[in-house]
Amino acid sequence: MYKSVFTKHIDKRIKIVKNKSALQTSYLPEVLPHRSREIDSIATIIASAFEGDRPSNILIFGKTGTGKTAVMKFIGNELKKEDPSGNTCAYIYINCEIVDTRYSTLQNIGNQLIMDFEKRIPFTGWSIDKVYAEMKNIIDEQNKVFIVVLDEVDRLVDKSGDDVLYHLSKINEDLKYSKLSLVGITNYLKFTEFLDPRVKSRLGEEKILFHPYDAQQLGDILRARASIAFEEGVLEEGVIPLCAAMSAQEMGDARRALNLLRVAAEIAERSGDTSVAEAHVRSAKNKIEMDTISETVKTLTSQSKTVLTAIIYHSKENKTLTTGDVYSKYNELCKILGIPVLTQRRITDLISELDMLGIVHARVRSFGKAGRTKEIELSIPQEICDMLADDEAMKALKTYKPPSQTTLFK
DNA sequence: AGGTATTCACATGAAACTATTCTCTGAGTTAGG
DNA sequence: TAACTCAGAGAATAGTTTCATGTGAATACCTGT
Repeated sequence: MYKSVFTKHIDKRIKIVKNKSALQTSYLPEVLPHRSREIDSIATIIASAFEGDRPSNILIFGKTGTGKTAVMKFIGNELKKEDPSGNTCAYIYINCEIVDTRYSTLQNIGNQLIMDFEKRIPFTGWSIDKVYAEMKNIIDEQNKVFIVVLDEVDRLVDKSGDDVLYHLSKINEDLKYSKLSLVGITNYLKFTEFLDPRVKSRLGEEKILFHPYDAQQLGDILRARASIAFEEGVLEEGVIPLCAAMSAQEMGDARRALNLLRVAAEIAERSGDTSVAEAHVRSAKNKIEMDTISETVKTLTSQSKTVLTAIIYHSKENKTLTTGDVYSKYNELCKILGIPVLTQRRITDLISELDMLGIVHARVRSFGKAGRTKEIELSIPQEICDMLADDEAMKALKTYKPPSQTTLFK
């Protein structure tokens, strides 16, 4: 019998995860631990939709991984349970991270309500006014209360301004039969500061703040998910508390906590262990950190990569590294790579960006008569440096041989 | 000794320039009446 | 004639350069003791 390359891995693998999807961030559990208060307060506001009134607009604040989206999706499901035929109330969810232009937002709302494929609003071609008018007609025709959830509204405002919000929050004045209320979700606490005052007051009729989970609450969430995801007794004693504690330190992000647990389980599975131990969690944390760094490094522009390479070259000799050092090395590298050389002004900014990303550590220091400059240190592990050396953009450096004595470093 | 002036090597800011992408408009095209 | 397409104008945006000004502290230079 033919065996594929996977066979031996599959056979060997001891399954300790029975339902992986429960650990995925997209998974929506049936109960949301520690969020009943938030759910309740949203529900009381939205409940008026069933009496035919327009619920107040709601603005939900909270850091990432505090369950904002999960709660709203949960509410969406509950709405459908309460009103299975969908005659009195409709729930529309829009993720503004994906749908982030004025046009696409309106188009998306409209199209979620049109069943007939032929009549759909095309994704290009119409003027915004026309899309708005069409969407308004569709909404009014259906004669019900619409709950429009705009997830990550800050993205929408960032990219396209608050026009859409202005129109959407004012749409009720134009509607004869239907009613529409908005639920904005944002993780930016100062979001409203940048809004047009009219939008601000309309949108923020009700405000709800989601606090980060503490270690204990994270533990409860993890336990709930773990009981679905894992076989009995697969997790060792301290695993969940450790995951919870680690994630609580990082702003109480439930998403990360789940991620950590999932990766730990994967590591355990791959190394053929029958249970998940604390050591697995630790290496999972390490792996996740590594992955995010390597991801950010990979997605840098080739200019930034060149600057970073210049820093790496220099950091091999351990004297303090200044902007001037980096710039001269950078100049050299640009010539070898055949890419345009940017000014020093720009390079200082690029170095600051690398600093913000946590790839290097730069601080401004005065060396007296030797001037005032940035002191730059590399803060990524060697493996990442090696990875960068293999990068497509840096390939020319590998084959490059300096024309004899040009070795700047001894 | 104590004070202040100088000096270095950039940092930091603002404005201007450029290239690219997004939006909108209006002319041309199409299809239906 | 209304609806639709699509090219090109114009606006918005991101990335960069140019120009101007600012900065912290070691060091040089005074000044009066």
